[in-house]
Amino acid sequence: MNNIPKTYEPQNFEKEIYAAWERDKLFHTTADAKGEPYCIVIPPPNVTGQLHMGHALDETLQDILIRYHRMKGNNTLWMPGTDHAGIATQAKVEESLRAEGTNRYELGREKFLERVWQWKEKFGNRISYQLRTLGSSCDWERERFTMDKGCSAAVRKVFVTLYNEGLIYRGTRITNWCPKCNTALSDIEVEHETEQGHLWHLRYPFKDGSGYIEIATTRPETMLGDTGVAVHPDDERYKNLVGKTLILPLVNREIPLFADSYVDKNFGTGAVKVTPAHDPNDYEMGLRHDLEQVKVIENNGTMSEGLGKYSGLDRYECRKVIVDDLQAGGFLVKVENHEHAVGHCSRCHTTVEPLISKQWFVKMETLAAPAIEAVKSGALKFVPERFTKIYINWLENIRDWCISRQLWWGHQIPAWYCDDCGEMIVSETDVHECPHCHSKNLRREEDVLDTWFSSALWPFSTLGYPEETPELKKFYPTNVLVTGYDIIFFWVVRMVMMGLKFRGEVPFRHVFIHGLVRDEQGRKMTKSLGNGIDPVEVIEKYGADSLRFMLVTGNTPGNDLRFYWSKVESARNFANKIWNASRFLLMNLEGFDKNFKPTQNDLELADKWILQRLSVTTAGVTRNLERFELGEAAHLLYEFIWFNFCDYYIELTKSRLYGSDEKAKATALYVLATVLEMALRLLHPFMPFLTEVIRQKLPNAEGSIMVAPYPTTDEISDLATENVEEVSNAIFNAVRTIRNLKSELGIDSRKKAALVLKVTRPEYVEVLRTYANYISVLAFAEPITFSDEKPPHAMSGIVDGVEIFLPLEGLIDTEKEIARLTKELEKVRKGAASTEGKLNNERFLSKAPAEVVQSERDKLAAAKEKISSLEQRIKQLENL
RNA sequence: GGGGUUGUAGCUCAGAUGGUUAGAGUGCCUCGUUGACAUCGAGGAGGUCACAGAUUCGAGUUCUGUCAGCCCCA
Repeated sequence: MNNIPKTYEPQNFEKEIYAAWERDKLFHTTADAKGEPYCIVIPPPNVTGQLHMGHALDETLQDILIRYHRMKGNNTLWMPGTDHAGIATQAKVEESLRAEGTNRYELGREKFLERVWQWKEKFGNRISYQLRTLGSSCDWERERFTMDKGCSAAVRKVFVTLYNEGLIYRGTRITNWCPKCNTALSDIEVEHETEQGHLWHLRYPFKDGSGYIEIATTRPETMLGDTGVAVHPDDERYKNLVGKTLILPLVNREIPLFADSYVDKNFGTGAVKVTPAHDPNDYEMGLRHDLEQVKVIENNGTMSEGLGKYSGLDRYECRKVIVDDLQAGGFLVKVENHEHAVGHCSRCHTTVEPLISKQWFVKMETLAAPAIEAVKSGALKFVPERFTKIYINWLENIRDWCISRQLWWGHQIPAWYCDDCGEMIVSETDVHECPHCHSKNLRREEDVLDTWFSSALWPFSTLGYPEETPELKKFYPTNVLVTGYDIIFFWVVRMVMMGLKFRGEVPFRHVFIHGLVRDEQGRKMTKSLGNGIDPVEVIEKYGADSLRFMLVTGNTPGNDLRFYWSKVESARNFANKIWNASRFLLMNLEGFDKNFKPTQNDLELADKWILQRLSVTTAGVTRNLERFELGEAAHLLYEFIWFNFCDYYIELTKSRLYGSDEKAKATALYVLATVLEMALRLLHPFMPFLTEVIRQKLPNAEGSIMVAPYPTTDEISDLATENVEEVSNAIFNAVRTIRNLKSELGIDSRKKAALVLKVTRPEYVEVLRTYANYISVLAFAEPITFSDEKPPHAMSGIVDGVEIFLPLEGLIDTEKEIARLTKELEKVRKGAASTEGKLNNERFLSKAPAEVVQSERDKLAAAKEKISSLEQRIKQLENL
């Protein structure tokens, strides 16, 4: 007897199985392998990061798609890799330096970078190993890193090309600056949050002594940099004051009062101070009206030199002092509470300071247009579709992308400045001599590129670009990108733009968007809340298959999901169920003949039923996989395996397995093994380990399940020909009714009870007599007798085509039974009335499709049959 | 301010193209140790599908509005 442990213990086999897959190179493919190419590039996790629930979800979805397509026969490549994550990684290393009492400036750029590389070697790739525990079937031999040689070459080539085409430029602009990270940020790296602040009303006097104008501001400290005051051109209150000169309090600078339609008449007093150097809108106004830009706040967030007592103060300290001084000078009118949006660094949450500095930008408009078109033409599709709108809307309002970062860890911008003639050289290869004046006094640009710049090239840089490799030709465009909605702007959009620009084609045909994994209370899992759950811990306790199944069920594309331990447990229980169903088969394999295959005639009703259910399930699972409804696909498998296969089919094979009819036994074993094996293959993308370990023990399977074909209905079409659903349901309905009656009578569900059946539908007579044992087995009903008489002292139940009687002399309270049946009768009558109503409606008859009308007719007929049975039965009992 | 999204059982969520008496998981109640499984089996309670209109023979599903929550953008 072939036996396996009684409970599912994933810890016993997951690691081993993964190692075997990797050893046998089952994850690996080549460009010349056969099959239609199917490729996914992994959203590269931070190289020094570790696995969190978000990754677990992202990887699980990808692995399901990948494994499905691999089994389907595609030439399937899942391209893995990691991201250098500029700011995050640099911050970690700087932190460790701080602990040693030093910093990056003391170390110097070169030494610092050595340290980061060391750090990367030490902690890097931990995440790659963690991904393995999840079962991710990535082609690890091809693993890439955004700062490896190939990716760096791609970055250089793209940068230089864009620069030469005028799509990258260097310019002095107002940009978001994080005083803590000490670098410029792009617009989307700024998170706006509503904060409770104040609105200070200030008076700025006119130069000619004709009084004051009252302005309102949320940032009084920036007044030191004011170079104008603006009102709306249509504002009657100020119309005849426009053009006058004001004296800036505390500073005594002369500034103009001008009109600009940007100003909101209804905000504050309708007059705003204008600080072009520290506010993006003021900056624009400043350009329109040729205002001076006076920088009063430095990169580190303190007030600039030359501002007297204010110099060197932190910007918020300075705010207090300025307000005090304004009050003392009689310039402060009032302070109101005011809610407003404040920008924070998405990395460190420090309040962002808009500053004017020299940065590098990518011109977005010309790149955005094809990216919009790609979606509109259908070359690129979002799943779910609603993200299309978000994507288009963002692209249509796009602004230039600030790509320079004042960091050291990253791709250093390939630009050199000649100290002698001032020439700037942008070059793919390092430059040692000025091509203009031949000077050797060259300085390389110190800034590095935004991390997302290299990520934007990921779908083609990992496939070999700038080389025209066979992989690039074969697998680009990739098929689908799987990622969270939170990085659509950061990453997806930019990959599309770069892909279209440099490959002439979208980088992927589908973008499959998922939501966030939240905690039980629906909160985001964050470090600061400490509510994160470590997937590795979950895997150690319940197995990767359980975690995967939990993550994928009960969820639809694009929606957030909550993590519940109870859901993991439920997935584990499902795994245990499969484990034990398989155990059952393995325990009964004695005499299994590999070469035996039953014919249609050998099959019992149950065999036909389960094969047909399997066929329907196979079609449903496949259809849902194709449309990215992975949760729905998983759910179908759950229902089939548990409710159909385990709850019913296995029970119905037992008499044959334990009986002496060898042919019947062989047939049952054949169907059991066939159905289980095929179900395992259907389930494999979702629960790779369990399905592999079980299938290897089955006598009717060979090789790894990973590379076995994904099931199609064709496989069983020769046996699953007959539709036995209706008669099967009649039996199962009878079973449920009997169980129900027994329970109402307080009879132990496993205690056998005698039963009388009256078959009222002629076409069921024979089949019910043949398969009466199904009812015995499933409902613990024995003996079963067939009769046209209705035993008087009995509980009764009525289903389509069959009347069921539990004769229990002495146990039956006739009055109660009449009441119960009357209640049932009322219910059926009510249903019949509503059906009749429909059928009496001529508009329904004329407009509804024929099959709907027919099904209503059938329904009514069945109800009438039931009503008549119930009425007769009640009358019979009343006459006792 | 603009856009998106959610509202279905105590809780978490499914319900393609409108068509039986709206489902699952979990929780709860009752019962059950006889040969796959107590990580289980049988039965049960529990929903005016947020609200109001409209379209339709027919609406949880489509449309409009209202209310409430969440998210993104400005």
